Amino acid sequence: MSLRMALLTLIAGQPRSGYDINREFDGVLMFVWHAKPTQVYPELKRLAADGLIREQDEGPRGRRPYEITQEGLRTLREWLTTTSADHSQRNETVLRTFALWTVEPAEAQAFLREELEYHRARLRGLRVLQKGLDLDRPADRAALLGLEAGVRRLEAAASWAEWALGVVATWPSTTAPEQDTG
Amino acid sequence: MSLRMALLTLIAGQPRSGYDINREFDGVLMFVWHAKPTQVYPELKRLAADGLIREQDEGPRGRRPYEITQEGLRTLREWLTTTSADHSQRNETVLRTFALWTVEPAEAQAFLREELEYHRARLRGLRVLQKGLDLDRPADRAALLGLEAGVRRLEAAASWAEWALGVVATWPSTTAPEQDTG
DNA sequence: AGTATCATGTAAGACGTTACATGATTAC
DNA sequence: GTAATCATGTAACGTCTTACATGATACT
Repeated sequence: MSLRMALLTLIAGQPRSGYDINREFDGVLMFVWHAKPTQVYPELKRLAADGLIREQDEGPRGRRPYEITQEGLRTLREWLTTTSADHSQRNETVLRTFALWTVEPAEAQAFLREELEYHRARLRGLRVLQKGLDLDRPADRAALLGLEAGVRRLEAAASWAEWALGVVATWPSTTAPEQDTG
Repeated sequence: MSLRMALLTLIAGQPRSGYDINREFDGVLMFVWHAKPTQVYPELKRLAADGLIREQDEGPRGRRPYEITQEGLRTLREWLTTTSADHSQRNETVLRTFALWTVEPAEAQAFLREELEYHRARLRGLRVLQKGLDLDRPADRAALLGLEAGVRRLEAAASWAEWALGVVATWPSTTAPEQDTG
């Protein structure tokens, strides 16, 4: 259900094609929502068939931009005001962290260093995007909040990885043989 | 694929039944990984059939605890050391934030207040769990890092929600009629 | 005796990914 | 002219959720 809402949110902000949306899912929105092109295109057709978005005139290179309809906007508002957010998440970095005691401290540190670099790089990207917003546009004012959530999360993740590197440095080697379990 | 790894991670830490795992997914691990009982039970059967975990003696009330095998531990280590974490995420709170300009500021604030309360409540829960860890156990040492990641993320989310409430207070009402799009 | 919790499952359908396919335009 | 990028899709398969089903034990 929320893929529909993600598409409506993007198209409500400004008219976009499937291709535009796929680029957003690979970039800015990677920490918010994501979907593959093969899921996006059929869903856009369905949204158009349901009257929540409307195809604009075909652009260059077979480009098909969509704009939101009144009913689409109404649906988006209803979702926001009458339902609660689902807070369950899947975060592979933290999942791997829970299993980190099974590998050598050196390997655990390699993993944490990789995460640290990743989060730092993303952080720089988000800050650039945030500066490019036009705060006279209502959709960009909301995007400022969304990107700020990303910035703060990435800062937290980076400082966590730094802290964790220090902690893992104090772990003993896992060379002690386990009891026979296999 | 990662559900398998989540189950292996939990069972590697200590023997657990499907019921135990479901409780973790509803509690501590909600911000890490989650799955419904209907997905967990069949996956445990498959892991056992593949020799990565092994059923222990049946406990009270038809309880079936599993323990990890040598091959399961080897598989877990290989996953950690030879593959990279997938960083794509789905976060409904931030998704909704990007659409927040479509509703009245008062409604946006109600949403942010709800998020703030939610994150604060969860934070208290995680801190209690963190204090209950036994740092002589390797699995608990890794769990300390995992829970700390959660604590820092929740702190970041709560302080973001507070900041966002202040920003939204400066937004003008959305009563201005939009151009005819439907 | 009745309710809550413990404990495990099956079947159908919705959602998401991987593999494959096609053609137009732009840059070198 | 050839490679990269733009742009949209279909089919098969795997993952996840919803609805439904069952029975044992503990608490009041």
